[in-house]
Amino acid sequence: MNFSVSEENYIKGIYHLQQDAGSVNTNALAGHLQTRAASVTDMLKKLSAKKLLHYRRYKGFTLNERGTRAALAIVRRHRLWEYFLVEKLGFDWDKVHDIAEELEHVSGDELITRLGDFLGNPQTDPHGDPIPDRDGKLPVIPQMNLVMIPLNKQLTVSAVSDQSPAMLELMNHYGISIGTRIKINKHFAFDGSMEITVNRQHCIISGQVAKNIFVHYGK
Amino acid sequence: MNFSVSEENYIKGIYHLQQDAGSVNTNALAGHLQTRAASVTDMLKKLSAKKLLHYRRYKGFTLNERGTRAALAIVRRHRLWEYFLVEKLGFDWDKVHDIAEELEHVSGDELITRLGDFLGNPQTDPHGDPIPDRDGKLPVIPQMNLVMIPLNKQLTVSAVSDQSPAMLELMNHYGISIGTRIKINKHFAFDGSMEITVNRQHCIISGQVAKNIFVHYGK
DNA sequence: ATTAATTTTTAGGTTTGTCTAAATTTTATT
DNA sequence: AATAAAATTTAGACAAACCTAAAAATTAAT
Repeated sequence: MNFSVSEENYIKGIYHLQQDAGSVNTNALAGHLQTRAASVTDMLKKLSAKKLLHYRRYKGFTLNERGTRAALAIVRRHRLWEYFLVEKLGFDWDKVHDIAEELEHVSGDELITRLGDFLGNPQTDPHGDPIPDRDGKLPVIPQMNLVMIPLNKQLTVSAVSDQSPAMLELMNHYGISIGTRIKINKHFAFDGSMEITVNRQHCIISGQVAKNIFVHYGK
Repeated sequence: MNFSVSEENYIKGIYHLQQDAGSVNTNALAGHLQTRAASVTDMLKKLSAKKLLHYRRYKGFTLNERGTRAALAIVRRHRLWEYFLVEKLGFDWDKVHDIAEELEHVSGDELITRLGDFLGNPQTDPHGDPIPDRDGKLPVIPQMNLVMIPLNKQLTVSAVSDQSPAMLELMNHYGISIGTRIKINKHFAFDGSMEITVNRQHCIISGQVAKNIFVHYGK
């Protein structure tokens, strides 16, 4: 099945909101897509007619199996392009989202297969988010939140959950990105802040920042 | 200035038709873009209002300076993506046009600057067509038609002017693409066909094929 | 120089995706 | 349970880009 750019944006939006909240409602999706509730209702009818989601008037809606498959294909395209933009074109990881947003709608299975092969079929994008494989299967990347990790272990940053410009600016300042090796030296119970080692340098991060950083052991 | 996908397709279409014919008329553009004359008229009004072309009702039209600059930027994007698809993703050179047609509309100057740098700012795309530089300047690639070349010189194929699938299939069959080294062994006056050497193999090409192949001396 | 043929434009309509404003349904509050 | 608030949907419009069919202008042919 082939979708318009708008349809793809709605499908992807529903997918992401579902991740956080299970089911999605009209207003939330309108907010997420920067459009109006009425427009969402219109599109829901269309996607429902195409049998991509489970929709009952005034109740919420969720992607069905077909819808989820479509969403994962779009997410795959988006994340592969993000990886390309950072690893091959040298973009900063916090600048690639909008461009990938456009590139992801370029269709053609062969393009994405070849792009994946060219990039070495990476498992995660530059933000640490998992990239679905050709069959829409998400790799399971074992990861733990920074706040629950014992001291003095060598860790690798595997994801940053808040991807707002403000957060990404902070990460850049600390020199932390996906793949960066860090070690926790000390917890401060008072405010949840902690001292960590990054690139042999000591620094303090707030509890709020720590909550958004995910890591795994070893390389 | 920022253009819609449709506007860009019209601008590019006019540019290409101008190359062959000097000025462009409504029907020719409609044919080229696979649309109807009435649609062309509509869009011409829009592009004219945006001061991209010189247009007088019932007379033809041509891109003005602004329009040409816009066209060259689009052509640059298209040809850089084609180069990427062939050189990096390993597509056959006769399969990349449609995909590049989509990719060329992804905006963002920085993307194209970085893509150009990543590719080594090539001068020609996989079909041998020149790639405009950042300022819209077209590199001059000295080249001669195969039919006017003396015998027994080492030549390099620099362009193929007919890019129909039929022609490209033929080129693939002969093992000829941009950069292929060839030598002319014999002209046959009767039908303009000629015997050439490609990859140490002798073969015969028709006069019609020869007319569409361009070469330069040396590497 | 008329008439015929071709080309181009206008007029009016369709589709996709959006919007505002009003109506409806659901949820929350008293 | 009745009413207020919030969420959702419907109704009706609009812009972009396309279409068909008819009218107008240009070019070609007799």
